[in-house]
Amino acid sequence: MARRPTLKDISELAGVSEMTASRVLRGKGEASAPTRDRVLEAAKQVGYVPNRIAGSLSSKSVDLVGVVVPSISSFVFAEVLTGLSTVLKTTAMQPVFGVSDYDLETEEAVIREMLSWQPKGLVVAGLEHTDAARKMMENAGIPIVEIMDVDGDPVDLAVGVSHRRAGYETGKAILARGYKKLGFIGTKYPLDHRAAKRFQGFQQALSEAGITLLDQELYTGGSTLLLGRELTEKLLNRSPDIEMIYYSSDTMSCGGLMHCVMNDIKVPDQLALAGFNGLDLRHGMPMLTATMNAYRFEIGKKAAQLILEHEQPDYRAVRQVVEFKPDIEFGDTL
Amino acid sequence: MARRPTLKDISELAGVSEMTASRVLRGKGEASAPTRDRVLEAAKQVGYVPNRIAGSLSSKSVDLVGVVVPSISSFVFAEVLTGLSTVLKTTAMQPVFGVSDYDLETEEAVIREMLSWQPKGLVVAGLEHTDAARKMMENAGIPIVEIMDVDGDPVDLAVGVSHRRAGYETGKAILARGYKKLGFIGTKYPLDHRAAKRFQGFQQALSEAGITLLDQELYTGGSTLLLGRELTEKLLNRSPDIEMIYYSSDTMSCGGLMHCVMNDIKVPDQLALAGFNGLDLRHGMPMLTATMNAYRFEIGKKAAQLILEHEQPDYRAVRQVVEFKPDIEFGDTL
DNA sequence: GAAAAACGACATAATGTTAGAAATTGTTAG
DNA sequence: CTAACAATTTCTAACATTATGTCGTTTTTC
Repeated sequence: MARRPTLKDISELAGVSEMTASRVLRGKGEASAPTRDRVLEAAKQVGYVPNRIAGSLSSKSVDLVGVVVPSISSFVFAEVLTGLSTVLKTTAMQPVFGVSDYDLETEEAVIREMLSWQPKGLVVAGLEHTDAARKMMENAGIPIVEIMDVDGDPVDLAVGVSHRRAGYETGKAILARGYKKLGFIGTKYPLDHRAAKRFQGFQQALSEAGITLLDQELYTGGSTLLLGRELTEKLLNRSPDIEMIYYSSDTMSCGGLMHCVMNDIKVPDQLALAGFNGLDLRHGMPMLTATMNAYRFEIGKKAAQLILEHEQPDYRAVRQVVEFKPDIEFGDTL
Repeated sequence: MARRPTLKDISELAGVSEMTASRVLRGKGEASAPTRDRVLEAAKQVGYVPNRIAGSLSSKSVDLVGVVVPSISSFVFAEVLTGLSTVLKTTAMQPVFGVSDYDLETEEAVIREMLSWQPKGLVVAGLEHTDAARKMMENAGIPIVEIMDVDGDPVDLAVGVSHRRAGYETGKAILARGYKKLGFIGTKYPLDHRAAKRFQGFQQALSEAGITLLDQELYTGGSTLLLGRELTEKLLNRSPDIEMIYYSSDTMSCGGLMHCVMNDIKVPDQLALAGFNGLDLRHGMPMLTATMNAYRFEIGKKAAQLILEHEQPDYRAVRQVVEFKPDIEFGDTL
């Protein structure tokens, strides 16, 4: 048996029409008990696996939700995907993941690929896209949910936090605690727009208080504990006066904490630390680092719910924004 | 324009047949320059996105590779997926991910769903599946790659490490260093077969040396730093004699290290630690914990390569096993 | 200058399934 | 025994695309 069995094989084996076999196997419509049994028996016997491609073409509907994220090896997006899966697995929908590698051209290609499967909805990280990608999404006729960020102009639906506000409020909280000699460690990814927005907000809080950043370290690529340790050391060597460091990620601030633990730097007395994301990792550390929850899991869930709510044949963009407003969690390091 | 534009719309707009439009857009076959331009112009004008469903049905080929893993929120699988993506993105293939949540029934459903899209290949974590899932994969007529594990009987291709051997060799190395009072901290996931195999191998090494495990702590659910800290404390309180703890995951052993750092337990003199996976996280810690690399990234890459190599119309299982043989990395904690 | 080859575009058929309409069968009441 | 009705099954026509073969034209070759 080289060829995969089709409905036709089953219908011949069971002595019914293809249509009847199709209906029995999908559990749609009525079928007499003996017919049903014969069809199911035949399907089992030949090991039938339905051809969803043909089915989708015929019924003009696909139970897929496309999801495009910059990376899967980062906790941040892994948790968003988990949130999405949690909701979708209670329905017939299936998520299909694509990875853009923080590159807008790649993202455009992935979005095109996704849309070519005619999904019921599309979830995309961020608000920044190529013009072509944006146009495709506008014309897709399905709910588009841009996640993680709300600082910008969404194509349709958006769920996320304001990173500008997050940076701003963290800055205010830090200043309110009296810290004046501040350092920053963050990505210079030209395309990690969210980290950039946090930094902008942070800077704004500082400039409103008439304070300028003492020093900063920028890096490209992923955040790791080791990098956090190393850059903290570098920054402190160069600017020993720094009282407080704001990191664009918890992974980095935990790395900074490691540096302090290893070098007997008293936290927060000698050096205070704050990060972003609300990563679980923090809870294993000797001290709980200050952070702001990015609501990753909730964003994933909400995005899935929005798609389910809005899913309908002739969909038109509704332009609704769901904003989560994170509070700063001081932990033990501020 | 409610309806999505189709080839027909383009062909009418450009004044050619659908077939010509199709060939121009796919870049297959010859077309005169003016014809090509008109078609491309028309496609751009209406914002044409090809319907991959119809295309796949017609051409009987889909450029998808199905990937089924137990979890995406774990670094272990995230890195495998990254390896897969790295290779696939150099081709026209696209990975489609499914998550089984460490449940074989769920896995069966996900595999059926995957196969119903007629992918070019399927990558599945582990060698343990329901009978039905196994049968489906045997009959799929596409390369099936079971990854991570090689201790068992693969359906077709397999890429991974021997977890039994990993546990065994770690055990031998620990004993060779003279440790006798040993503890174990690992999952009791009934379905984390790989962790169970490591433990079996570890136990075998011990029993060959006539040594019995002094004490152990088992847990369910994911591994976290905090849990590693807590269970280490619990184990040490109950059995203060323990000289060395073997953890089923690096995340947990790093948590154990955190406990030691916080309680001034000298590592490795008072307590030695070893884990598994070769996680990057280890490098940020105050000491480098002992581990064994699980070749996650390499496994992902190799799995993708195997699929690409074996992809052909009338595929029959070749039953080939690729085993990576990890060496123990002693780090500073053994 | 004629035959052969290459080119460009098209028409037809096929892919496996499902929606919707039509047909068949069975059942019940009169 | 038949009409009416419901239950079950079948038939027909999509669905949007691509493979294949064909048919005029043009270009090349001898």
